[in-house]
Amino acid sequence: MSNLRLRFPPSPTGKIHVGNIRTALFNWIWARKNNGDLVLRLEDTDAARSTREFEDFIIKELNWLGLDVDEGVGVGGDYGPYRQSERKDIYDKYINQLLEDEKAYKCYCSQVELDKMRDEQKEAGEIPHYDGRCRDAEDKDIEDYVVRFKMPFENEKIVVDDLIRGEVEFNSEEFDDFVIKKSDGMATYNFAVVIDDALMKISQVIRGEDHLSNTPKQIMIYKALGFDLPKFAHLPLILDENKAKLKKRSDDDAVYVGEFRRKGYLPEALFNFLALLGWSPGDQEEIMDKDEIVKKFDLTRVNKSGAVFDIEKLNWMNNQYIQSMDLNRLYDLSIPYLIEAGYIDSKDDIDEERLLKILDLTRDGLDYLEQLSSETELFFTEFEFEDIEAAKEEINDPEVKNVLNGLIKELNALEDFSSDNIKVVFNKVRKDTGVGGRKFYHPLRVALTGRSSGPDLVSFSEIMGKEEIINRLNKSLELITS
RNA sequence: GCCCUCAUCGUCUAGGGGUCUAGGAUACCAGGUUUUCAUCCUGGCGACAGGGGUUCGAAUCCCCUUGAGGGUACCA
Repeated sequence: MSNLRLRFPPSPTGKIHVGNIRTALFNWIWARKNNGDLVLRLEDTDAARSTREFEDFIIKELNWLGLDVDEGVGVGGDYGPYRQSERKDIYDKYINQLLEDEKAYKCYCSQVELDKMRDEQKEAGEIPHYDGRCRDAEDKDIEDYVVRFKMPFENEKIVVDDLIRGEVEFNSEEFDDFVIKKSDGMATYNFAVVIDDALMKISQVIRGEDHLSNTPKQIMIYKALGFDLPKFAHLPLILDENKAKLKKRSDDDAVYVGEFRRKGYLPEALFNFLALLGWSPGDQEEIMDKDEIVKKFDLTRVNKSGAVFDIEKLNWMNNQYIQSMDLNRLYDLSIPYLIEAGYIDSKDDIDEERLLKILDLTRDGLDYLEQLSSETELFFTEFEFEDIEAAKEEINDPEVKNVLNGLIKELNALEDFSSDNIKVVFNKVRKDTGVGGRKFYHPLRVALTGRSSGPDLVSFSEIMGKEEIINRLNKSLELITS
């Protein structure tokens, strides 16, 4: 029985993006692989920006990707509460302890005073930092104060022992007396995260590299309180196309998990893709399901350098999943997109057999399900020529005319309008007219669909039915006789 | 500014001193699949940031430079 305990602690101050959820994903994989527990904790100490709505988003996306948690918000557990906003008393207890031990102190400096201090330091060519002026201040009877953590006078080496990066050294003198309790009474992130991880018995802290530089501060708190240190693992960041860290509250919708869900990316494809961002199994396999990934995953094989999120490759991967997925599942998933496109009114208003054929025929051209709108348009809208002049030019040719007339005659004679039979007819007419290859198919495509590109014409014809196909052939012929 | 991290094809990556004239994937290009586009198949283009060491030998180890990213908040 393993006692590995991991956590995913998002802050509900924005929609969750692929960078955040990749951290959740690695934690989840590692937890599952080692039979450990994954805790979901909400870091909502930023009262001004945290909302319940964002909280719901996070849980929704986690569920969608299949990242179930063992403990925490929405699940419960023995180490709650799991929202930092509900743990204020706990933080206060430890802050008071530090205050009593004189490892922390109240600071009455105003924002104005702090700004002034930093400006002066900059002008004097110094590094801006809090100078500790309130360290020995008398306790004042005013509520407007913050609590600062006392960094040691003597420089001390602080070593972060990182599972991915090895030992990373810092000097304590590089840090000033940082705030652990804000003037609104709430603990700051760097303090709360330590208390929670320690009290929740988290054994490994797997998080983004953006937290690496703050880890020494947290280690100082662990030590001041006598807590055992967890193991750390700092993951490489996922970068945007400009190679910058993905931001919460980004202007670019494209990075949000909800946006991928909405556009019709499959959760298993996004899971697969994200797992490969910063990790590689070392073999040549790329398409892997969750079980395989869990089986092959190892924290020691995680990369150190940041990875650009490449939508092109995700598209390819999602397409692979769409091509190989169960057709009935594709059917179910496609309904909302077809309704959205206005092709069907409701779930009940469908020729099931026909739709299955359409989906099977068009699925290989789909990067994501939202493209169903354009990929299946042909089957749901009135026949019309995309470019009537170009169509005329294409069809106005004696040989093409022969082909179309021949097809009308032969197709009319078909009793069973199946793709096999249609194929036979196509071949026969090609032979009879002596028109083959693209000279045969391209004008025919225009004649049947009004467009110059689209799905396989044999299957297309079967789906559209005899009457419609004959109609279209006639219409196309009229185009050049009128 | 200071601190930390990182550095292989455009992108994701394999590679951990000789098997590397650097492998795979994606993207792109070309040809093929007696059907344009697409799918699929085959082939092609394309990288060890630079400079010093160490070594018989370095993409691999060390140092410097450069570049990129992160942190340095009463955000998380």
